[in-house]
Amino acid sequence: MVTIKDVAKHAGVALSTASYALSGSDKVSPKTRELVLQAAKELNYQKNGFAMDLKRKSTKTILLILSDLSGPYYSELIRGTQEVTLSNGFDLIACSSVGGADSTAYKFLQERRVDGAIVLDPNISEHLLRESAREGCPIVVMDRYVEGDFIMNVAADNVQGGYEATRYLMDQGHRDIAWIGGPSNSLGSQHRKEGYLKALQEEGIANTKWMLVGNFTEEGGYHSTKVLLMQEERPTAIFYGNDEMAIGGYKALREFGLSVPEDVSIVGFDDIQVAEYLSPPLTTVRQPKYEMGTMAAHLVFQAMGGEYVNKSYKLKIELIERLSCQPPRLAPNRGKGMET
Amino acid sequence: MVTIKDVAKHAGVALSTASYALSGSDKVSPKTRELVLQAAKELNYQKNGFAMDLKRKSTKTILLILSDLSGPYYSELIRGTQEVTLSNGFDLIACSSVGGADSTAYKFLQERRVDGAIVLDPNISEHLLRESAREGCPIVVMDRYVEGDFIMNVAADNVQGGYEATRYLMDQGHRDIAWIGGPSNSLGSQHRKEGYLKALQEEGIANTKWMLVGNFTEEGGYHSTKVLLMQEERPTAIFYGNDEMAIGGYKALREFGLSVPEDVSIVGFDDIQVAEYLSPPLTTVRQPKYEMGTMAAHLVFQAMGGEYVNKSYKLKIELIERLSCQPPRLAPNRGKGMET
DNA sequence: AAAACAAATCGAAACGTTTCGATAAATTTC
DNA sequence: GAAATTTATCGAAACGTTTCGATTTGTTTT
Repeated sequence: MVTIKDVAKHAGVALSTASYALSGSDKVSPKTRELVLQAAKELNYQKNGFAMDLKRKSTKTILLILSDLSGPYYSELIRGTQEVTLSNGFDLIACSSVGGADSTAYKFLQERRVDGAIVLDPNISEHLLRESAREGCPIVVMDRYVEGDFIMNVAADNVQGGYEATRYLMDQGHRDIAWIGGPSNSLGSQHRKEGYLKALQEEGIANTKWMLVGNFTEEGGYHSTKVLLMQEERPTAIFYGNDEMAIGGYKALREFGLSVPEDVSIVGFDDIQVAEYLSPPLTTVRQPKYEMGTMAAHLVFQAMGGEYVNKSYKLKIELIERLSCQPPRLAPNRGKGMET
Repeated sequence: MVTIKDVAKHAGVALSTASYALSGSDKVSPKTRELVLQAAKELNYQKNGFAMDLKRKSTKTILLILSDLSGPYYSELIRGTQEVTLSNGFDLIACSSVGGADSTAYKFLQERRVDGAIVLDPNISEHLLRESAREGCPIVVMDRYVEGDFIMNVAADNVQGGYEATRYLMDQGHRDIAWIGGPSNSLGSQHRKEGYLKALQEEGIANTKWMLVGNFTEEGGYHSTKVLLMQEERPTAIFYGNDEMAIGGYKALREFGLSVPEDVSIVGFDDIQVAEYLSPPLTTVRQPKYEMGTMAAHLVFQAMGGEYVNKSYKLKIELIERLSCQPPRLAPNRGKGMET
């Protein structure tokens, strides 16, 4: 392993001089700089980044923690954080919490391998977050709420999103609107439901019979929808906690011989990529992912710089109107049990 | 910043003893171990990972380089590498080459911050790869071919894929098959085209008039398809270099009043997530992404262990039959110019 | 109770950098 | 051409760990 020491020796200068030369300091004369650079090239010298970080007491990298590195969900959000990070001269690396306490996320947070983190992952414990966040490593947590020093929160305004989606359906005349939510540990899902209930209450509707939970997967949406459809009375519209579940819903409805939007209107949440390719294209609610990403990154840098920053941010959400909704039929929908 | 030194002092033991205690060595008595752990907790001690790596001369992490962290393309592949990496007790971090020579990818490779790398990115120069690959850091390059010590290659057998897709169309009776390929710097696209031509040649078809290039985007596919359709004579089938372009093709065909598969059969490449949700669902060619991922990771570990490994691997590809193809009409397709 | 041995603890070197303060060399000033 | 000043180079300490070999402490054996 060739180190700076070898380079120095090979160039016939002191180790410190080699260091200056390699880092482009002007303390060194042009000709020795050349000498050192030449030596480095000949020996194929590669600096050891850790040693540098150790001495410098800074890593210039920030960590993005995702619950699943391979998820398609994050695309725009990542792009946002990446752009900001890069333009601040920092590096961005991503990892996941797969593996629990042995996961890469834990290791990198606990071992102070980064100067900041953006967490988009419900699996990282609050304890770890509070333990790891410090002056030299502010943390932004997305889509959940965690209090602590050097911890900030960024989320979409899920309550508003839930409210607007429901309102949209009600404006079309729907009154029997079902909710199929995500897992109860998802704060986002809870908030969406809250918005949903708020909208219903405004019209004096107290709906309890059409509220189910899925698990944010297509499979879960499929099953919950089936359960829903087997009930005596059917809703005229279904609002899903996310798009994946809505996809499952499409499938279940098809199996029941019901068509979207003629028989049942559907609204999803997230606006994932496939949403616009479904038939019919899915009306859904879009979170401002890109903006969330840039905002998170900016917050990290501000906190690093010691600037005062608000602890918690909520970003506005937008309804994407496609073709999965229409006004309900006049007659109420009556269930007839399973048809398959 | 509290270091192990502080912990040792607080516990009233030597620094080295503290180190042993913290790393769970049995050289230390149970009661002092307890003492040290207690002190560490009280001071909220967090070990400095770099210092450790520096001393240990190993990082136990491998790097996954993607051309774009936010791309949906990699999902399965990432899952594969992640599983293998984790089960070997290593960590996986991902980064992108956005930013060129200042990118995170460059920094991490050049500064020896990892013990191995998997590269899925055409933008990383061969030079950098050869420079960075070494005994302590083997590199697996995917979907391209790079020679060098400690560099291995894993790719899907694109020639075979191109061949089978074309063969499939020909077996249905198609003879006028167009090719809309990706950018010419993509080795994969070249290979697919090679397979396509091979299949055609077997039947003695020398097709030159229906070969176009897109840029692997929906937009590119859309435009190339338009160009294709404006020609005098039209093919009965189109084979796209990837699925995104096929999506653009669907759109262009619709605008020309042509329907899939009645008027034109279509085959894509990649089997991205949306493919099955298109209407009609897209017949396409699936690369064994997951297997490619696990294989890449395994190779890295084998090379680390000093085991001899073949330099280059090709994995078989699979045709996914959906509904975008059918036998051609008897009469040849005649173009009538633009209709919009 | 002294000798022999094992167990627990310690001190110090090392990993590969950066950077400060000191020295040596080159340049300017009088 | 000696003194003062600038410029270039150097040596050494520091960053926070791990780990080797040495020392101390405690336990067993004779």
